[in-house]
Amino acid sequence: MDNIKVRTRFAPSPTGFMHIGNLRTAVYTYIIAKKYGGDFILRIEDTDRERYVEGAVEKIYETLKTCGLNWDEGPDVGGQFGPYIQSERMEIYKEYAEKLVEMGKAYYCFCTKERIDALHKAQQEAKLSNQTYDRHCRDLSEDEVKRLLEAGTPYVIRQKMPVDGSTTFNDLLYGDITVENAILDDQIILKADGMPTYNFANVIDDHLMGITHVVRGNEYLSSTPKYNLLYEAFGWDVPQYIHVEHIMRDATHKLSKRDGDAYFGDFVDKGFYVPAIINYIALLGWAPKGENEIFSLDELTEEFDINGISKSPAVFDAVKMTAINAEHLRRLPFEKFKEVAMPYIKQGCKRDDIDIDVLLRAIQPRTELLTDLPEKVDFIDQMPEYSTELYFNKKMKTNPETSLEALKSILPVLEGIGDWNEESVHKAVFEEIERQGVKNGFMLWPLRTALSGKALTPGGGIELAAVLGKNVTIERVRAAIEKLGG
RNA sequence: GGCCCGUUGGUCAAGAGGUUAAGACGACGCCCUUUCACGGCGUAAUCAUGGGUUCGAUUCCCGUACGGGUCACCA
Repeated sequence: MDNIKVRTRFAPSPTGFMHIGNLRTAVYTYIIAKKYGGDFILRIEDTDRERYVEGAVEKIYETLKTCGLNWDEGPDVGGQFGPYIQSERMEIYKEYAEKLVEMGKAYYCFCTKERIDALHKAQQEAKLSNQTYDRHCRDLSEDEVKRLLEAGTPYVIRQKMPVDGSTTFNDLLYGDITVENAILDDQIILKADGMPTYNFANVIDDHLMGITHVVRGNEYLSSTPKYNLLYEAFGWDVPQYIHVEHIMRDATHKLSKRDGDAYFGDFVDKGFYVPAIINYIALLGWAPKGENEIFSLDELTEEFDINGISKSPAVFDAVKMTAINAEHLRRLPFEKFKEVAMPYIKQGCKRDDIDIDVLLRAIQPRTELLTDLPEKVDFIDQMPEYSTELYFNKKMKTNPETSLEALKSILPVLEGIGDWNEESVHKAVFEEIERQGVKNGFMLWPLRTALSGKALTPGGGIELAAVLGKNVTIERVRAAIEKLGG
């Protein structure tokens, strides 16, 4: 990272929605580039026609954008190493695959799929420890290859693995990892349909695009030696690898789509605020140096340290994520919270003659999920049915009888307030509390109940009165007095 | 099964030979309070296991157990 510019890439396949584990990889990838003043590249790996999902590419763009993971080069913004969509780079892969054949590091294989399937089946039945391709075509004569090619026989190109020795690669987190070459399969690099396999296209593109740091899921750890052999065959520099562990549902299962909370969109739907989602998933598998855990993407970039990435899988915890979400919401500047919360508040409250700012201020510290909002404010439009049991409060020493008394005494006070706002209501009510020599709660518990009909409300009696306005407040206090038999 | 990787409280985790083994979420308790919440204070709870190495191992080495990954014309 000293002199060369860091270049990282996020290379998703357009096969559906954005998995949260995938998104976390994108976050780390983005952060590592930005942390060192480098570039973050987006590349679409669509070499699998079978699994291609219509609209998935757009979904990738959309998700990355809403998360603030802006790419410096990519399919839509361009860049000097394009195209950034693999299906548009077909000739490149073919050319390099053939070059590898010429160099004697790869070979044409004419085995039919049926033969390979039968081979695998036999190997499985024989319980062979090493179930790799039997290298049937590895030593075909040049003439034979030429003849089959000219006859138009379908073929794939396979990488020629060394038969002995070992290969060592370095991962920034795991250190050196060595494997015996004997266990390495002569993997296919160019498929019969002319498309490159992931492993091959990846190496070619990462090299051609000048990628310096490859950040990817742990599932690639085992195939990394093959990558390195490819780089070596071409005489290219190997990038720095950073393999990150999976996010788990529990100790033994990965987070999967069956859990209903594996995709980015699931969390947005559940009322999570996007920066909080990013914050939480970044914390799953990475720990900051200090004690603060609440970060924006920029702060995360500032704080990030590759060495802090965990080597063991992390179990996803929705409870903690919710706490992080609540904290993000609480820390939002008032205007920003208003912007974020209003759509949800409007779902539960259509009324527009209320003091919305008082409501927002009261509700902001009490909001864990944005989707909690509609239910929290639904009493504003209409008083819910409620039981007079709500007037009982042990600590405040209130009950329906004392509440009736309290409400009767406060009604004329409320009626006498001219300029209705939080401050004036507060002043008037507290003057009455003082005059009567009662506890605050003696008066305020009943008022809050009379105005909301709920056990849990966004704010106390004074705040609710301020939010609802004079007319509604008085109307509701009168209705409560009546309900209590007054 | 072969190979690779991992294992600190319920969860995320710090710690890198000598620590009272951080912190956060959660739980529980107390305080504050105009309910709930917020905020404040506090309590309980962790080094998978057996052997080494060492004056001393959570920390280093080996084995075991457990878990994960991988062995595709998927990425």
